[in-house]
Amino acid sequence: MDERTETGLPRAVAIAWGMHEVPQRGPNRGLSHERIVAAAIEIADAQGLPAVTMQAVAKSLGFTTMSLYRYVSGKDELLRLMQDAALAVPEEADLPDDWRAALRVWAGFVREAYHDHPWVLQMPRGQISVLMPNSVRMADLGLRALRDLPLDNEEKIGVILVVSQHVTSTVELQLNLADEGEFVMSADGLDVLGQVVTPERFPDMAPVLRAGQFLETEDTPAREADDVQVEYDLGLDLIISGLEQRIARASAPE
Amino acid sequence: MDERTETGLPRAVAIAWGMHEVPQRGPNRGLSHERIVAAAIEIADAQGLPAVTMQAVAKSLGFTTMSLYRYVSGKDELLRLMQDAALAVPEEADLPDDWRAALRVWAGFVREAYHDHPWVLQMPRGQISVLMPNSVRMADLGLRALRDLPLDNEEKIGVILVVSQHVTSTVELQLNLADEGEFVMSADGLDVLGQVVTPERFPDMAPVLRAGQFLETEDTPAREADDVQVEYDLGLDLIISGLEQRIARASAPE
DNA sequence: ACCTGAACACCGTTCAAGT
DNA sequence: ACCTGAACACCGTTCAAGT
Repeated sequence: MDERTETGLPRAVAIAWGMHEVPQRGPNRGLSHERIVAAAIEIADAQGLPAVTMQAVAKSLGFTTMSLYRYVSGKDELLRLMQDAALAVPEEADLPDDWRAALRVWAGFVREAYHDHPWVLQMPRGQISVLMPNSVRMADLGLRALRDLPLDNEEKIGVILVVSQHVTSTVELQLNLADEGEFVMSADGLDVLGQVVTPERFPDMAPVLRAGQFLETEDTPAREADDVQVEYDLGLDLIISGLEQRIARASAPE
Repeated sequence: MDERTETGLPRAVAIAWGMHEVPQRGPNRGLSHERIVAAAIEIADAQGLPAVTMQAVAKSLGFTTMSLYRYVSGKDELLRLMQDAALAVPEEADLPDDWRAALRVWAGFVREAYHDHPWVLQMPRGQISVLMPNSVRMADLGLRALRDLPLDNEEKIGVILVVSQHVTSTVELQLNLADEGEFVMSADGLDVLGQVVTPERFPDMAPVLRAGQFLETEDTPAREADDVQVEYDLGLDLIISGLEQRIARASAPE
């Protein structure tokens, strides 16, 4: 489905790595992949993903819409490039020696990246390529955190995958809550909701909703955004302690 | 940003619960929220998310595009309804008594749902409302699996969140691999990639890539789709064993 | 009350033409 | 080689009009 270069690499991958030959002879009026992607990210940061149109990007650069097509095969490719560029990670990052601490620091990098560019969460993630530069960088750093653990590579990849997805889901939840927290539900609303979310149909969830854990009503205060921190820590704790167990078992079998 | 009913509930929530008064007097030519959403889902299943346009949905139902707007405030709302409807879960599902087994069964439900409707993964998830019917149902079932554990509700919510996100990330990975597996990378391609993904810059990731763990080349066989099963199990194992630890610690403190 | 037809603004993309 | 202008197909949405 995707455009590919002669090497078999997806075009976006080649571009992101700077491997796409830009002839560099002739008029070159100053447009480039980097500038286009940067402009697009700036728009997304400021006005959200829907504001990123080919026309808006071109205009912000002072060029016509069509000039972009010399650098980018289409909007999909631009989005792909934005997605990876947004997930920048400090290339020369130091990680603590203890793998638990290192994994937490790494998780923090991931969190920060999504936090800086929340619109990435709104993009189709079905297309994230494991071959894009920042994905590779992130993965490399994650593997480094786990370097001394007695796990094979596949397991390590699995771990950093689990961790990174946990982080993104937490950021996502945070944004959701901030979003839904924008409206205050009236007593009416809570009532109406209570009529469908009954303890009979939802014995376990009804009490939670009724407790207003997730809802801002006229009576209960808003759930603090920092509350998500609890879930963030919980997930990380579970994974790390699960990992400790696994290692203990492996090094002292039976 | 969202449209709300007088009760303060988002419109999509009210509709999904069937709480939106459909006057039901007069000509009623047979259109309904349910039919519209079902038609849209059918299109997404068959032709992918981009094929879901207001015109395509209307046409497949034999109505004009504009007729949809009597039921749905716009495309966003339709997408929201599709998203929730796609995550259907057996309402009368039985869960094993053992919480570990129950959690695994529950994870399987989530997995199945995404597997049946992979396009949900391509939708902005920043908008998933915790108030939508199937979200509530899923959460209820998840909480039921954990019912007997000595955790408070917030922790339990955290756990099912972590688990469900792990599952979706696994399905996502599976789809990514299937996608990237569509192209065979030439020896050239691997070479070119090797020039940027060097052991110097990516000491931990370069060997993994070189091992071709994620890539189908002319030499190495494709990574089996079922291979993702390893990551699926790993994550679930980690979480469950982390949970066991936490419980053991809680019931026998110090 | 429910649906239609015409119309509008906007967006992604093409193609041939300019310098 | 790099960019532009005109044009096209398509999409979401509005509004007034039909039954």
